[in-house]
Amino acid sequence: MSSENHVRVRFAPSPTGYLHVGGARTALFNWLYARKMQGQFLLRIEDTDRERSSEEHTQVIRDGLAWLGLDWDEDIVFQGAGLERHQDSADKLLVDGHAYEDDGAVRFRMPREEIAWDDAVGGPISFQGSDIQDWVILRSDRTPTYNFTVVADDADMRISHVIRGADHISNTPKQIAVFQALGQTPPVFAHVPMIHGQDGRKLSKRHGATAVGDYRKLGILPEALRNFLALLGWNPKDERELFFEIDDLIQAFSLNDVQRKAAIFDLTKLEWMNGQYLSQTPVGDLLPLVEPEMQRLGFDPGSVPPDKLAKAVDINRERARTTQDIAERAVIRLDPRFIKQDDEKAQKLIAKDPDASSSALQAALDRLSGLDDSDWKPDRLESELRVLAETLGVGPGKVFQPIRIAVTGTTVSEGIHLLLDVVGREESLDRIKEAVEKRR
RNA sequence: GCCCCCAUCGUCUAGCGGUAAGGACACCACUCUUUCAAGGUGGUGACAGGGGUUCGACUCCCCUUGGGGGCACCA
Repeated sequence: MSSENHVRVRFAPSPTGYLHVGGARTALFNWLYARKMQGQFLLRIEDTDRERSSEEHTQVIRDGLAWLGLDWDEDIVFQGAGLERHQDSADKLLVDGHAYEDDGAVRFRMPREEIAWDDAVGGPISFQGSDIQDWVILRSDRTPTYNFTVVADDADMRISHVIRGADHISNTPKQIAVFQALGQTPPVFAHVPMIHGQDGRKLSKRHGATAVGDYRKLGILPEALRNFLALLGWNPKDERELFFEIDDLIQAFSLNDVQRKAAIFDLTKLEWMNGQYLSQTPVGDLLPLVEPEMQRLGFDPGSVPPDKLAKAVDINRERARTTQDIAERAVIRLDPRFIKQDDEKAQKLIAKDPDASSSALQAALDRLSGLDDSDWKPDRLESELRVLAETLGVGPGKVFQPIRIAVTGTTVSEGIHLLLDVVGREESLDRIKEAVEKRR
């Protein structure tokens, strides 16, 4: 790879053992930019506190990024590994007069003049050096502090772009001053705004789901979360919102178009977007995601024939917003134990006219019992049921809705003929029979 | 307290001196349909306030207000 025009960006999550969506979005922006510029996306773990630096602390981060489809180049760099190098640079600053000893620690001497930079997101930003106190770069135990190590490492790794959260804006003048003292040109800085919760405050654990893993558990597809996160604080300047092809997103991305204002995380829109992705995803790809959800609900996907399982998943794909939704609906169709018992709308509907609904059910039962397995096909079922409604002299809904409730326990489903087809002849008849008896 | 950043529908946003202020989510209505959802159509809904600059400000400047972030021998 050529070394000119070579963009290197880095991502430096704290080893908190949890990947916040804000951090994930920052990583995504880094990644999109690096991929677009055909540079490198480098992962660095900031672990000056070496007690906490370990493989397991980075595992959640690796998993989360990999799940989102963000791959990094080169091995992960651990900040703690550079201890001696950091100490050497600090000593050099001491010799050069850019730093001085204070109570056994080494303090950096801030220049008094203005320190300014042109932020790739925020535009021109400036601080007065005189407003910033001299700060410790080496503690009295000779361990370096964060603001110093990042600079030393950025310089060492020849980082060209630092894309990070806006909470680092006020660290930037300190870091620029160190770059200058070290005789290095500072990288391009890009500060992306924070993500806030519904109450407009920093998105934190009390807002519920904040970790990438939480959304995974909620049944969100990684592609959907990635798409959503990309659009939170950035937009492609045209009216596209759905980027099913990651390359389109990479091509469209630009730091200039990143918002300067914090954005509020809107779960509803994420779910909508997830629904869009769900209906684009072939059943085959969905099954591995839905099956674990079914297991969590207490259903063994292996207990039914694969084609039946696939059908139950597929039929709900376009209606659902999360893979959890799909699992919940599919399981109702595959196992009578999951028929909804407490659906309010369903209860009300029956209560409105119990006699009519049980006689409709009885009539349906009589008529459908007459069909054998080979007749149990969507088309045939539909015509049978329509004819039935006609003979009874009632609107089709009067017949279909009680059946739907008998079979699923809810008032919501695919077309009734499709539903009966998925559930199958024997099971459907059983469920209707059961309902008839229960209401007697 | 000091420093920095920000400010268009409820939310995500377009706008870069002259627009009926556009789109998306959500919401409402209608439509489709046997129901629900999805889909389609339409609708409600915003430039924080005050001063300038200008023939003309959402757009530029200043102030106020509001929000956020930062001021460690944390990262």
